[in-house]
Amino acid sequence: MDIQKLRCFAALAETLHFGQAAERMNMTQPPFSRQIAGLERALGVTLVERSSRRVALTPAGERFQRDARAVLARFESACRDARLVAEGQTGELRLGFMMHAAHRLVPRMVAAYAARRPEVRITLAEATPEEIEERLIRGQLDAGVTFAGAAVPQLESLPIFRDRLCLALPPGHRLAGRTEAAPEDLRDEDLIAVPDRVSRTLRGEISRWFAQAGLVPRVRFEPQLQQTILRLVAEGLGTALVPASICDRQADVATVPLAAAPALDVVLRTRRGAGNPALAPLLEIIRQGGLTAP
Amino acid sequence: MDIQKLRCFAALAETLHFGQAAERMNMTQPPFSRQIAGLERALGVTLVERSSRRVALTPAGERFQRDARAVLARFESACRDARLVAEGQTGELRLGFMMHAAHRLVPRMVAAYAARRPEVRITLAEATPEEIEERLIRGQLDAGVTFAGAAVPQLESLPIFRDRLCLALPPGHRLAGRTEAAPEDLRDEDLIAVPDRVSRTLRGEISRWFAQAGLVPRVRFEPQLQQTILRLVAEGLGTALVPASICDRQADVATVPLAAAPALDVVLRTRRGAGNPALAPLLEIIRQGGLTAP
DNA sequence: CGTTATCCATGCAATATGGGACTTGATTGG
DNA sequence: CCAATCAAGTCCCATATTGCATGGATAACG
Repeated sequence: MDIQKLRCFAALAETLHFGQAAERMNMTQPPFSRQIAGLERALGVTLVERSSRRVALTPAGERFQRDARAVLARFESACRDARLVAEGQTGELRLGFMMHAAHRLVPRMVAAYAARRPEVRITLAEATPEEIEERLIRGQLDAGVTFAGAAVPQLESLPIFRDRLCLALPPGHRLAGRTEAAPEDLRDEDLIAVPDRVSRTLRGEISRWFAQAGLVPRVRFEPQLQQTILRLVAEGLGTALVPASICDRQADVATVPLAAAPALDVVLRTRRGAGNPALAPLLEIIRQGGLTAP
Repeated sequence: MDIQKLRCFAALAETLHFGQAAERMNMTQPPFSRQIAGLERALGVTLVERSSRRVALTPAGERFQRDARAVLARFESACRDARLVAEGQTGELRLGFMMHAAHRLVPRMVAAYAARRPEVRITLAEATPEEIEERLIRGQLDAGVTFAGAAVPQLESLPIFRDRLCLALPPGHRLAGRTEAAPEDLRDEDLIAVPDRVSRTLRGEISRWFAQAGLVPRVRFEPQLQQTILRLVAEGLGTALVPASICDRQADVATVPLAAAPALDVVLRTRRGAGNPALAPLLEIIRQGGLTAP
């Protein structure tokens, strides 16, 4: 059963004339007649009453005309949409990101992307770097904004910008106003930091920074979100090492640069090779830069 | 482009395995692979990522899977419905009828029909016999309940029952209570009758009945509906010759049989040959009789 | 009333498409 | 390193589709 038969029938139902309908289908009349006959044979139903002088649809033909139109319309639409998805003009882009990337980076990325691909529906999923990695590998995400992390053969990374850790303090803290802070300065401080399972990279950098002075950070609270950490710091519950990108415009938190500040590369991770075509414009936006400024 | 290709793709999208999908489609794997390849070539889109060890849908394939399912479902449904319409199990039956047949006959016919073909939608159209004839010929009606009328080559008729004209009188009329009335009895009466254009057959029978006594009926009022005629009679505005079938249970109208009462055959007229299959049960109901009793 | 024009169906030969059997090539797991 | 698995490639045949030419029926016209 060929789609062509449906098209032929639709043309015939409109013109009620085999010759004209055949011409519309860019074929000669004999094969056209056989297409109609073949359709009727396949259905086991007479759709058209023909005499040499009159062509009319049977009741079944009337019904089938309406339905065939609908089928054809859906089919054409399905083909068109498949092509659009393949071109990345439409479809879905599933983007995962670390919570604190939602601060400025993700909104800017999404805005720039939506301007280029208004027809692509963007699914945003907040997740920990570990979850992002898992979901990327399982193909549940198309891309993830996360820390660079360990190399995984199935994934590749595109650098977005280099974040640096800084020290966040309550406004009246004794270290506030210092031009730089070293590990020893924080020897007796209660720290607030994300737990290791939420971001191994971030927590690892914090530990390493203290380790260079032979110290072990004394972590008192372990919330999951950087935003929460800043709120706790503002309330005087402790100090924290946080990505500098999240500290701007926090009126009730003082920040101090770190000596030998650890760098954290924020990257877009994607599955190697497996390409959602809708991803391309996002990669291009990142390569063009402009997402670094706070 | 063959529907079969869509079915193959749907099967592949479910199993993600060429061999198993081919088996489900009752074919061997090589031609199945070609069907998929042909579909992709026709669309110009890669729908499936294949390696010898992994089969996965591309984003376009995911999208096309959903759409192809919908297309297939609609297509199957269209085929099924066309067959059902052809069998008369579903579809539409367009029935025209003379106004006064709505009194008892049409409701009974429709009830009996609906019991046999609950899935057929019945369109009822009140119309004059003349309109019924026109619409039947133009194929706008499938059947019409009307008077026998003149033979028309395109139409055929199935008798439903034989109606007889009777005299309708106001209750206190001088002729009320007579066992029979003759044309001479109505020599000086004002008559109420449908105009010729509404029913040539009925008006003709009335004229002929008077003519057999050399009289010409003096028609005073010409409403279009028999019901209206009875109302006018009841109010004492005249007398009328009306089909007996319409006079039962009219408390405020007296009826008197006519001498040599003209017979009016009420028939179901249909287009010759051109068969809405949904019509068959209606013909059968009429052939079985049981629609004659008042 | 015969002729002509129109229109759908059919016969025929060339071509295209679809399906099966077998084989190849690549990848994975033992 | 070998065996197993799986998709693609090759070859062949059956069927379907197409264009061209023709036939048969019907309505319009002279």
